[in-house]
Amino acid sequence: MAPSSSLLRRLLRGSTPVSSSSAASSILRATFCSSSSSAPSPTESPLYSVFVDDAEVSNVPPLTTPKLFISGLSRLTTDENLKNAFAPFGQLLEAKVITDRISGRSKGFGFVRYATLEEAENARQEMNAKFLDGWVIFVDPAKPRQQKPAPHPDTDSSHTGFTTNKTVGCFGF
DNA sequence: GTTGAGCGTT
Repeated sequence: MAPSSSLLRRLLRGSTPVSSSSAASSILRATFCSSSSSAPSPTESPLYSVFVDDAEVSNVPPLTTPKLFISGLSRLTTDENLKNAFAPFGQLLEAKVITDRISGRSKGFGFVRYATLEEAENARQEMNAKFLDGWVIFVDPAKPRQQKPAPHPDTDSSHTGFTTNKTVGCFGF
């Protein structure tokens, strides 16, 4: 539900937004102090090296969508600012800050869509927890606005409904 | 006339 960015967001909340960008960025960078001191010797069994550390889900492995959800935007930030901030990271197919049509002002978050996942990953790792317009922005994979129609077009309730239970009672014996 | 949770208009 809530990505790890939420924790940082809460911690960053209540602090003076823009005072010293240099000092704040240092603190943010210190958070990512990960030192993998595991040196797998060739003589050792690689079996144990496989399960190194499943520390957090907030890893940086692969993105699943070129669409990024930018949160933590300043209310002064607009589409152009967001585009300018994510432009040099790849070809932006879409960069828009969501604004309420009622109030007509930014909701504080936006979306950026890159051409490829690589650009999205790059921009994400490069722009995650960075300063934009005096506020720390968080970039995370955006959820599909329009859910996929039917990858599983099961018009059930019409078939016999025989659920073939593949649960073989063979657990090693 | 700003201080903060969250996923957008076509």
